[in-house]
Amino acid sequence: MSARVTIRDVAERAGCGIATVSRVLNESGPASADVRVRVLAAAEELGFQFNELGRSLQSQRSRALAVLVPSFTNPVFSMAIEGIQRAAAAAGYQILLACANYDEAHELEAIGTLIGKQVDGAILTVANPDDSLTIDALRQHGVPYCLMFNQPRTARPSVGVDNIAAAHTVGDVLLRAGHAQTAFIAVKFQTSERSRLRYEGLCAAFASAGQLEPVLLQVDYQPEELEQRLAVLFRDHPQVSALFASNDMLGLTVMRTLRRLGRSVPDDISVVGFDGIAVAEMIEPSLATVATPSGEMGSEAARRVIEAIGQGGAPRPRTIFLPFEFRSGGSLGVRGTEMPADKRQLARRTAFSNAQAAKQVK
Amino acid sequence: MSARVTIRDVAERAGCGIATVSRVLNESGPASADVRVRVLAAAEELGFQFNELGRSLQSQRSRALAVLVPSFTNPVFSMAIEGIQRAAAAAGYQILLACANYDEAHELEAIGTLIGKQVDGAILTVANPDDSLTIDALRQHGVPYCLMFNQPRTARPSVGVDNIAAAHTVGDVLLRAGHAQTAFIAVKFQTSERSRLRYEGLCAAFASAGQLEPVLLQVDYQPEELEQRLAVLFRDHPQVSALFASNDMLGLTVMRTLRRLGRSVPDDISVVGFDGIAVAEMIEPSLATVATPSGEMGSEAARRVIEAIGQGGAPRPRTIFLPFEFRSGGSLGVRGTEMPADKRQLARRTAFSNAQAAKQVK
DNA sequence: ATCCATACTGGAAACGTTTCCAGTAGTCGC
DNA sequence: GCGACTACTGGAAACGTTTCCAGTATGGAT
Repeated sequence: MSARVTIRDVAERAGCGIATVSRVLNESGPASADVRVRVLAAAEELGFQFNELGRSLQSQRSRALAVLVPSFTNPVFSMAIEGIQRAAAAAGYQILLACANYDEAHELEAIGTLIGKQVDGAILTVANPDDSLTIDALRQHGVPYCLMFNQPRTARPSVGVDNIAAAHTVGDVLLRAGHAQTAFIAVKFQTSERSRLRYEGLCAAFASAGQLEPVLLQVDYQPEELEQRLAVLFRDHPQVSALFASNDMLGLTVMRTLRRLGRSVPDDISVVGFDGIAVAEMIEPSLATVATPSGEMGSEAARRVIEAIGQGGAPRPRTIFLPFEFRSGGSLGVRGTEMPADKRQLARRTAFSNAQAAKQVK
Repeated sequence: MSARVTIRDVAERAGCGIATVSRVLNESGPASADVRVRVLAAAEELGFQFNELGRSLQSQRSRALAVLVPSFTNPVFSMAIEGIQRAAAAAGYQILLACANYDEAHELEAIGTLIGKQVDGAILTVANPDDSLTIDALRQHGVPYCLMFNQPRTARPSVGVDNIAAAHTVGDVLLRAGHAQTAFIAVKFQTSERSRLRYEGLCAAFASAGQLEPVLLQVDYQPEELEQRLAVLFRDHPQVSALFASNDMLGLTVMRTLRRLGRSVPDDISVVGFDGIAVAEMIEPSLATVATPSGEMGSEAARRVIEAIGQGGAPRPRTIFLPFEFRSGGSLGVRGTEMPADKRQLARRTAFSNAQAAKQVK
C-alpha cells in the first residue's frame, strides 16, 4: 500500500530536477553519467513506475485501443480479440474492451465512453456498418478506426471476408451435392449485415442454377423455440434436405436440435455452418463450414489502425477481404443417386478459395 | 476530424469560467438557471465530451479495471470476461484486457503496464497464486485485486471452485461406474495449480476406494503428439477404461483423438472433462464434465474488487468457492456387469453439488 | 443606511508528466 | 585569454480536469 511515488520523489531522492529524471528514464535527452546512475538507482529503490495518465494527458496519446464486439461468447470474436491483442501488444498498445450485445444503443454508449478515455484508435464490429451512429461518433471525434467482419457497401475501413461469395460457394457445394432445396437459418438477421449477405449469396447460387429459392428461417434467440420452428419448416417444406446456418454456433445448435427431432445428420439432413470455429472440426460428425481467418481479421484491423495512428490519419476507407475456404465435413451429405461419382467426390472434399481475396489491395 | 473540444471551449462559448462549466456538467455545485442553459447548450453545440484522462489524473481514479487471463481461446475465460464486463459496466468501470499466454514473464510484464495505466483494481488468473511476482506487484502498488479460478493455499482474495472436491466427485463417479483404473490428462500442469489440484482430488478418491492410482499423462501442447501418447498409454496400461481431462477443451481433443485411434467413446473408453463449457453438451456424445459457473466467477470477482475500491481497501484475503455440479453425459460409460443396476443408474445421471460451497462466507 | 447571510462565479492550484528554454559549466580553437 | 561551442541542468508551462477559495451581487433584517 505504498503511497504513489512520482517523478518528483525520484528527483528529490536523486538530487536533481524532474526534467532530468524524465530525460534519463525516457532516454530522451542528455544526462551526465553521474546523475544518470543516481536517477536510475533512486527509481529502482523507490519502485517508481510512470503514471501513464499524466503521460498520456501531456503527450495526447493514450496508447490504448478501443475494441467493441457484439458478443464475447461466440468464439469468432474471442479469436479476433486475441488477434487484436497480439498486434496491439507488439506495437505497445493496450486494449480497452467493451461488448455491445448486438444492440445499437449499447454500441453507441460504449463507444462514447471509450472515446472519453481518449483511445488512440478503435477496432470494432457494428450492427449496421452503412448507417451507424457509432461510426459517426468515431469520425466526429477524429478517432481512427477499422471495422472487422463487417462488409459495408459504403467506403469504410474494414477487414472481413466476402460473405456473398462465400455463401455462393456454399450454395454451389450444396447444389453439386444434389440438394435441390435448402433453408437458411439465421439469428440476429436485423443486426447483422453478414447474415443478410450470406443469405443473398446462397440465393444467388440457387437462382443461377435455376433452383428453388432457399427458405429463410429467422430465429430470434437460441432457445427451444428452434426445435418447434424446425419441425414446422420440415412440415411445410418436406423437400428441404440441407440447412445453412448463419454461423457455426448456430450450426452446432441446429445439429443438436436435429438429433432431438430424431433426424440424422447427414443422412436425413445436411448442415453447413459459417466461420470455421475450432470445435466445428472436433465434433462427430464434423460441421461443414466456411473457414474464415477470424484471428487475422482482428490483427489486420489492428495493424491498419495502428499504422494510421502513426501517420496521424485514418485507415483507407476500403474493405480488405481475407481469403476464406470451404471446409467440408461429416455434416454434409450427398443427395440423389443420379449424380456422377466424380461430382460427388468434388462436393465432398474440395476447398474453394476466394478468388477475389487474391486481388486485395492495401 | 474536429479539434479536441475542451471544457475551456465550452466556457468561452457559454461566456463563463471553466469552474462553472465543470459544476454544471457534473451537477456538483450551484449555478444559476441562466448560465446552466448556456453551458448545456454550448456543450451540446460543440459536441463536448469529457477527457477522462484529465479527470482521472485529477481525481486519482481511472474507473478502469485490469483483466488478465492466461488465454482467450478457452471459452471458460471468455465467459469470465463476459461476467466481469457485465459487473464492471454496471458499476461504470471500463475493462483493460491483457493475455499472459500461460507465461509468468508475460504475466508480470502485462500487469506492470496495466498498473501504469492507473487501473483502480484488477481481476486475474495467475499461473502460481501462492508465489506470484504478479500479485506482489499488485500489492506493492496498492491495487485491489481478486483472483478467479485460482485456488491459492495462502490467504488471498479469490473466487473459484474447490478443485479437489470437484475432482474427488469425478473420481467417485468413475468408481461407481466401475472404472478401476483411470488416467488424468493434463496440459499446462506446471502453470496451473488447478490441474494439479484436480489430479490430487482424483487420486484421493481412488486411494480411499483402495484402487490403483490414476495414471498421469502430461501433454505439453495439443498437437498430434496426443495421439501417440494415448496409444502408448493404452499399451502400457491396458486396464485404463476412463480418461479425466483437466479441462473441457482438452476433453474434446481427447475424444477426437480417440476416434482417430479407432476407440469408441464411451463403449471402449469413457471421457470426463472439467469446466462445463457450452459445447460440451451440444456434441454427440455429450461430454461428461464438472459444470462450473465461469461467468459468475468473473462477475463475483469484479464485484469484490469494485466493492473494495469503494471502501478504499482490498478484498478480504479469502477464497470464495462457488458451487459446482457434476454433469453426466454420453461420454461416460459403465464398466463391468457385476454392478447392481441402481448404482449404475446413479453414476449415469446424478448431480453432485459441492457441500462446501454452501459454507461460503463473504 | 448598514450589515450579513446567501447564491453564484471565476481565478488559480493541483494531479504527473513532457518539453521548451534559459542558464551554467567546461572545452576547444585561436 | 577570449569567444564560442558543447554538454548538461532545472524552472516553468502545458495537457484537461476538479475544487478550494476569494470575490461579487442580491436580498432581507436591523
